Amino acid sequence: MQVDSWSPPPVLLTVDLVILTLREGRLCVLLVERGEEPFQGMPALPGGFLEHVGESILDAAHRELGEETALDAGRLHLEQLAVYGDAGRDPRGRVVSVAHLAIAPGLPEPVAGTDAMDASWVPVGTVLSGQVRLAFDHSRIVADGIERARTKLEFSALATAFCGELFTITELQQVYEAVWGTELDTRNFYRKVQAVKGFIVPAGSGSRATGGRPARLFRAGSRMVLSPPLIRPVQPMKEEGEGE
Amino acid sequence: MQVDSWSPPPVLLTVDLVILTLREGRLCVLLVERGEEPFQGMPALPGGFLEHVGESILDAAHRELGEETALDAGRLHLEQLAVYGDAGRDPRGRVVSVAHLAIAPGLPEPVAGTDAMDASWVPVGTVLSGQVRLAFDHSRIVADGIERARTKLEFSALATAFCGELFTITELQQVYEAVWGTELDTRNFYRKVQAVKGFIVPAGSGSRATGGRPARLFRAGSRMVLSPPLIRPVQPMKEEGEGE
DNA sequence: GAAATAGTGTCTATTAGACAATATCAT
DNA sequence: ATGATATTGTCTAATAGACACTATTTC
Repeated sequence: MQVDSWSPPPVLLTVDLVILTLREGRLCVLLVERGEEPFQGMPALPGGFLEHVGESILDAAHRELGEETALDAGRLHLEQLAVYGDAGRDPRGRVVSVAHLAIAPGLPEPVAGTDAMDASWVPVGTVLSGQVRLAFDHSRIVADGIERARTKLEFSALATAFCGELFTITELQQVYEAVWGTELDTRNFYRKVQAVKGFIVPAGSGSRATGGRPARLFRAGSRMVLSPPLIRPVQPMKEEGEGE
Repeated sequence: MQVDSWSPPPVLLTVDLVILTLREGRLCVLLVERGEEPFQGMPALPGGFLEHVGESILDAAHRELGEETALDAGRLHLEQLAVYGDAGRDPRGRVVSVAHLAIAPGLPEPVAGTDAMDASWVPVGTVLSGQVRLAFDHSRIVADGIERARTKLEFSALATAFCGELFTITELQQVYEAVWGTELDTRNFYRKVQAVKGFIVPAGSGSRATGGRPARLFRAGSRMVLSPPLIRPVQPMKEEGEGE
């Protein structure tokens, strides 16, 4: 199977971003309108090709993230999601996309003044339900990214990435409720998050008024792995009789 | 930032496999000895370049898996692990590797008669401890793969992939113990695995004698997600005092 | 019978969830 | 005071872990 003169087919590598944030209590994903073929005019994930030989994939992801969010990309959560490389996913040829998941605290406007003028925050429900169709296989990538976020909320401190540097426990709860699409008991949530040592730590002095008793402020702790985890409430499922 | 004449730098795509199995109660990974430069003579993960334009990444992984294990690749567990694409990881140029995690039931001999003559099963401890150095960044990939397997054992039915089609609960327990590197209470394990509906289902008639009371046989059920999960025992950690 | 492995039962400390009660603010 | 939100406390059912016990085989 080894041929001396054979050389492997090169591919083009892109980096795509599933950037999630909370806006008005809803989980939203950042989409851009494609300015060129293929799929011109359709919504798509922000992303692009590697800029030069030698640019690392992570660097490229950071670069794109900075371009789209106009935030200090260093402070945002960014992780690799998966690779999408089926032949035929891109009509231009063999294009392999390394998808990333990014989490941002609620950003004021649908992206300020950067490259992506046509960017907008879209509630994830409209993508998951198929109500909005995305270019390429980006609908699937979004679904995978959301599922990843939902799972990581259980076992990691990812939720704090949706919040600003300082946040209240109620705000943190809203993150969980929005991402999971469930309601949680405020009082039990309170105890649970504080029972995980190093998840959130009191931010000394501050407090935040909201019309009732002012809430204490916290910041993210150093622990990334939650133990015990915050298990996502499950709609109880029927037993699965499986024949003998 | 858009230049019309600009075109993205192509990269070479490889598929690498972390193939795990159990041999004599120990978790082992399949390594091959590199026959050519770079890193000639060093152990490395099995893998290779895409064979032709149009071959999907998953297909390539299946192909490599079949070549190395000489088993019906369709029955083996195979999933994408991560992408490793740092510049400089491969002296031949810009080579991006899509690493996969594969799980195989205990294979008789260090690989029968296929491409990989120099393949051998190596206990993971020798890799994790740095005792054996691998080519490229493969040591890190192995570590990532093992960590993935350890985590997935908790929340998915992955453990059954280490077993043959029929297995006893004790065999399943040995999978958990080997992968996690812990000891588990046989009796509690018994109840727990059977409490997860659809994880394992009785295989009707059979039983297996081992010198004591014959064990009943089970096969993998259809449920892939374990709820409740089998939480890996943790060495209790100290509280993490963090500022104010 | 003894030795070995498989499988069941039971007890207890811990935990998760429901929800009552109290605290602290704005008006 | 009233309304609103934050925070603490308590009760209870379910669970996880420890471990005694019974069952079924080989020798």
